[in-house]
Amino acid sequence: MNLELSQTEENYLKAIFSLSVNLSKPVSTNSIAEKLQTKASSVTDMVKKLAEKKLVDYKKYQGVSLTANGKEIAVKVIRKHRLWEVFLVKHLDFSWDEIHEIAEQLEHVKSVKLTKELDRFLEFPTHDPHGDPIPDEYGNIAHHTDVMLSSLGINENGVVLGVKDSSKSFLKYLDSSEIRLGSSIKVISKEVFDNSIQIELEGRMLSISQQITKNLYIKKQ
Amino acid sequence: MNLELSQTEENYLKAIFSLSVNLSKPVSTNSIAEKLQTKASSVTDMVKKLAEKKLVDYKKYQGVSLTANGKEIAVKVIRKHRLWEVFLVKHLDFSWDEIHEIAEQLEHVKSVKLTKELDRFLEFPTHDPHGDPIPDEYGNIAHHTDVMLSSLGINENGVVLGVKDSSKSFLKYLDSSEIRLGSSIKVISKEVFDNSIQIELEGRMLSISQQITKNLYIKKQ
DNA sequence: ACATATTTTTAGACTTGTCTAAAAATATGT
DNA sequence: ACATATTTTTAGACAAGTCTAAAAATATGT
Repeated sequence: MNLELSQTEENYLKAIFSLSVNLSKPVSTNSIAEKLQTKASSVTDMVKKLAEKKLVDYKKYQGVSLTANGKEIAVKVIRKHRLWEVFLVKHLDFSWDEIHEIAEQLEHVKSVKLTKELDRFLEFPTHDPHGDPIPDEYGNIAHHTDVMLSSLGINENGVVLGVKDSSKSFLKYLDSSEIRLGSSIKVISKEVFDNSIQIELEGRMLSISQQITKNLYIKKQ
Repeated sequence: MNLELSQTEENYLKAIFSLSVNLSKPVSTNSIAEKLQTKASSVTDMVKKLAEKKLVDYKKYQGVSLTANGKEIAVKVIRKHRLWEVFLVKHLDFSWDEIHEIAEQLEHVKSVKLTKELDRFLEFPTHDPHGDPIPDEYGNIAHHTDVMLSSLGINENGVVLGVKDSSKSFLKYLDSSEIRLGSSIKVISKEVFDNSIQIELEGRMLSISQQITKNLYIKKQ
């Protein structure tokens, strides 16, 4: 059995990890298939293979969960992904909506020293350009203590700390509205019928939909 | 037919390119197999596939050569390889004997903007840490105008500009002898029976074998 | 509880890149 | 030139990862 994992295997572990967050139950075959844009039958095959390698626990029809070992690998890949995203934005002039696809490739480069040195070079960043926490070298992840913008009351203030949805279209919308990490927001009023809100952003007034307010992590002030 | 090339396909193109340098004839199946540590039968299969994609010219039993298109791709991969090597040494504290394996992975990351921005970030380097020229964005490669150390006469001076052999063992030998790019060398004497030479290197006397003198690119002074 | 819908797994096939063993073509020596 | 050696190709097989279609298990509604 090959100890080195393929990029595909790493991607499965990452997908299972991210589906497991906020979920105490095992992850379903179908949800993995959807996440990875593949078929459930392919997932079954791969999951059997990962189970043989003791990276996941798997019982037929009962879903999948990561072992300690599998989780460790998933977190390391996520760490690399987020470090590379910081590099791309901080040093190579990429914007936050361009970096995901490239980091998906870079995250599979194998070299312990590379990750360590990249971390040092970037001055040990704690969050990626979308506000997601970067696991430390031992695999510890600071979890979001922030709230969603939608939970702010009228006249409350907050600072944007992250995005929940990091799809290209959402990020581009934020760019065009000049909403970025660190932006200060004050809630002016709320519309009851569609849950949209009026905010004051760096002196400007702005109306934003619930779709937006539910995907912005805010630190209350 | 898939337009995106696999890493394997890119590696074949790179191998054919480097075997073609200093060789006007088509490259043999066997030489490719040896270079890529694979079997001749595997090479035949792949070469047929690359020929279908018009990246190589291939006639049974007559060897392989790159088309203009194939050469362009090979050179782009080499450009990426060498840029990443510069990054690893200049910013991530790697030594020149540690970078090849990592650059072999990084060279396959696909993003035109990434290469362009990396080049700018590194301030448009012209040579990698082994002294090999970095192809420019149009694919032009400055070729070595330097000579081998073995061709220097007694009392002639030179500066080390590159290594021909970039194997780990050779690079480690050079490190331990404190021979690096930019080192000044004066030839003091030559041994006729084994072609070894005595040199003066930064004030120290050193005896080095033909194996070494034939693999160091020197600029005469 | 039981018929129906949904989810998951199995079986068999396909692609990519690899291999071994044997056949075909080319090169070499005297 | 011709027998022999070397190189290259073919044929058939295998592993990884994917797919479709059908079967098996689980979940759901009344």
